[in-house]
Amino acid sequence: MKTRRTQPRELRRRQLIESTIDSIARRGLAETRMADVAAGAGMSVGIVNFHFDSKQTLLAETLGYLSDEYYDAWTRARENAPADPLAQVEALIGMHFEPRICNQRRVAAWSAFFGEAGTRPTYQALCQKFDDEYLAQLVDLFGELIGPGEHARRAAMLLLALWDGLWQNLLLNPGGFSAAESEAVCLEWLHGLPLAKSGR
Amino acid sequence: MKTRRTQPRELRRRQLIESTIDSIARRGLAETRMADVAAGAGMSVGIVNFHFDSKQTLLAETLGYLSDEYYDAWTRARENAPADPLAQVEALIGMHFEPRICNQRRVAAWSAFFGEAGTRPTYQALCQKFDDEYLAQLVDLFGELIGPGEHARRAAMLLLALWDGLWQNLLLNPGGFSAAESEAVCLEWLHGLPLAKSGR
DNA sequence: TCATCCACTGAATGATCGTTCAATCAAACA
DNA sequence: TGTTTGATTGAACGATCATTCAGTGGATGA
Repeated sequence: MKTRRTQPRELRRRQLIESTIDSIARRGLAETRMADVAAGAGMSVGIVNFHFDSKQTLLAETLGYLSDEYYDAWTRARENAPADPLAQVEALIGMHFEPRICNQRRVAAWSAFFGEAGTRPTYQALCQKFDDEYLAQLVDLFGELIGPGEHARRAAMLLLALWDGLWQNLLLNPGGFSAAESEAVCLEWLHGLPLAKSGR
Repeated sequence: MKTRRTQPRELRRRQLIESTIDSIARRGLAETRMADVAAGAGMSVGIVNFHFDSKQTLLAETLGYLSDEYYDAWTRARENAPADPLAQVEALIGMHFEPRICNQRRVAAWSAFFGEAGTRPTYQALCQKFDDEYLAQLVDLFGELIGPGEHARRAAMLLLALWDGLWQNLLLNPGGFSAAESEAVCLEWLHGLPLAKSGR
């Protein structure tokens, strides 16, 4: 059996990735050291290079981990909501501000990677991995809500940008608006849209 | 007279700051080297430490330079627009997507600093320097447009977040939505607001 | 023309950090 | 219990970079 080798390996990798997120949130991406990551996981300096090819690989896999986690949360939010398009969008808005996804550690890490993504093809690809799909899903939902066409496309674009901007704001102004207020901003916008006949 | 010393000094400092923005836009903040900045300005390696105390000082002053430039653009946009609140907001929206402010170099630099601002008090302070004022001005404008209170506050918050998010999107999806489309998204939102009696 | 003053140069320095690897340890199996 | 296998350690290494500073050059004023 390979339990001994493979199982601990995956466990360690996850621990190290979580420790990387911690370090990015506490010290920033630029100040994150291999030694910090190892110490954060309670291990010695050489461990990261044993489980990951290099620091770059570790960081890329950390971003991929966050990206997959976000994708899961998105998918599950839709699955657990009524099939009605308004309820679907409301569920997605709610998901963006629930503590499991929208917490200081996660948002700080996302923001740090975004800041470097403009000049790093690897990060850019990972950030965009599901973007087309998110956009397409929202365009469909808004098509049902306010009718298909350019308006639906713009509504989808607005909501995606709004999530990014509100997350950024939560991070930079910790004493400012709360997650609850940010969610209220999204919902107020949604409920102010000129719904087509068949809404709710 | 001190012309010889002080005048070239300020000129060099500005050249080095512009070269820093170039380097951040091309290589990223993490990959920006003192040697890159000097070479970009056509000078030798030691020059940056001659005009700035350290790399950290150079980067902080670069962010301050961007912040002041943005403040000027904001102020001038309002000055050059009719006093009417709707026209004022439209002018601010237009300013956010005109090439002088919304170009790849500037937006890439902003985004890079934002990514590090969460963990660097110096950057955070510079990013937030005028934030309270921007918010207050928008709350006033929306107070006139849709009536004062929580709704005006949320509209102001939404627009600020939207600008951030749309800029981020322009940077990460260069082949996606254009600046013109981003502006259209803002304007469409603005014109869909339930205006108070005295609008326009 | 000479002296002075600085902006500027770039080789040298030293600190920081990612990476390597020989040695150690511990779990699983015979 | 002894053996094997692979995870883990951490000291040492080497590369990269910010920073320094003794020296250069050229402009200014006498």
